[in-house]
Amino acid sequence: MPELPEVETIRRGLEKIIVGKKITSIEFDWAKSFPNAKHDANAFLIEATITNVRRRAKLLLIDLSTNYSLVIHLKMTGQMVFVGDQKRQSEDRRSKTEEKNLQSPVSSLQSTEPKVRFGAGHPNHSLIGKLPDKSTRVIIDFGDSKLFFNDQRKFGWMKLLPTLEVPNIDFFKKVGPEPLSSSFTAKDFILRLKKRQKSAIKAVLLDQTIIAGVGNIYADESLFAAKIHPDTKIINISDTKLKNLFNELKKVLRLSIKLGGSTDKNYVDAEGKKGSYLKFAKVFRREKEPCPRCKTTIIKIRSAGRGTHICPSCQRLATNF
DNA sequence: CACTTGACCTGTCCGC
DNA sequence: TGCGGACAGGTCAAGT
Repeated sequence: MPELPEVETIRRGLEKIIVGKKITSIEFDWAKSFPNAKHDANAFLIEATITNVRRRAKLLLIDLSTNYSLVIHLKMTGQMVFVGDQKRQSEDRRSKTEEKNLQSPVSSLQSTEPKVRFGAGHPNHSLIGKLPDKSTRVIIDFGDSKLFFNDQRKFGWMKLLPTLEVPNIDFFKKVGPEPLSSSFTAKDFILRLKKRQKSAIKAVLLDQTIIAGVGNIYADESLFAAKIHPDTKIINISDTKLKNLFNELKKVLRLSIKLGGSTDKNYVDAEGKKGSYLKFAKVFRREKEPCPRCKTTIIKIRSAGRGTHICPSCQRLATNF
């Protein structure tokens, strides 16, 4: 479920915590989670220092001093969780004289208690217990701290690629523009949507080759805000409504980033904390509740093959505008 | 070519 | 209480 705001939240967290750290070892338990680890890990991962953390669409990119990058897709249940002492790390970075950690290497099976934790009941209390747990697929060890790639459903993956080749992977060659980029205008948005005139609007919003980063949650929320039924064909939506949808989509994405993303079940940020956007969601997972605009009961339907939440009064299926 | 469905997985929830 | 089946939803591949 990590969509653009969730991946961006993780990116911001990791940027603060792991840039400047040196990888001492890597472990992984599930080959499909890290398909090319064996091949390249020793040469380009071990002893590499993290130089940058980027995001494109729903993918996370961790750049390394070896001119390789870790490309990570969290798919539905992936998590990137840092465990260790953050403060000491940033001090180390500032001093630049990288102190060699001479402590004995921590056993991979030894559980590590997250340092950043909130008590149960706190709105942002951690979902994470001791790590590793049975969803842990990859452990990136920095000697004095660790980064865990957890993925309950094993759909996610991590690949090691030369940084210069990252833009050439199939996904990046096809993926559409970033919706929050300042150079992406309402005009661009409308033109891209109109490439799929006969398709339902929700299917188009979810199509990563049209726009990057939108998934089920923000498709439902933005369509509700713009009062468009998800099954409406693009050809039947006026430019004014599409422009409005563009603005509402950006609003929803920005608000969610501000709130640390949406946690339904699995999503947590780089410190293991939940996001709180869903508390403010108007329709997503709110079937049987009253519409905040007109009090009509929100219903759950199926659109573009996904569970879809709408207000049947505010979002009527238009056959023409 | 456009669109839908199935596969990839595991955990949870519902009904019997 | 146990068990089967539906469901969750990002992306690619296969099918209609």
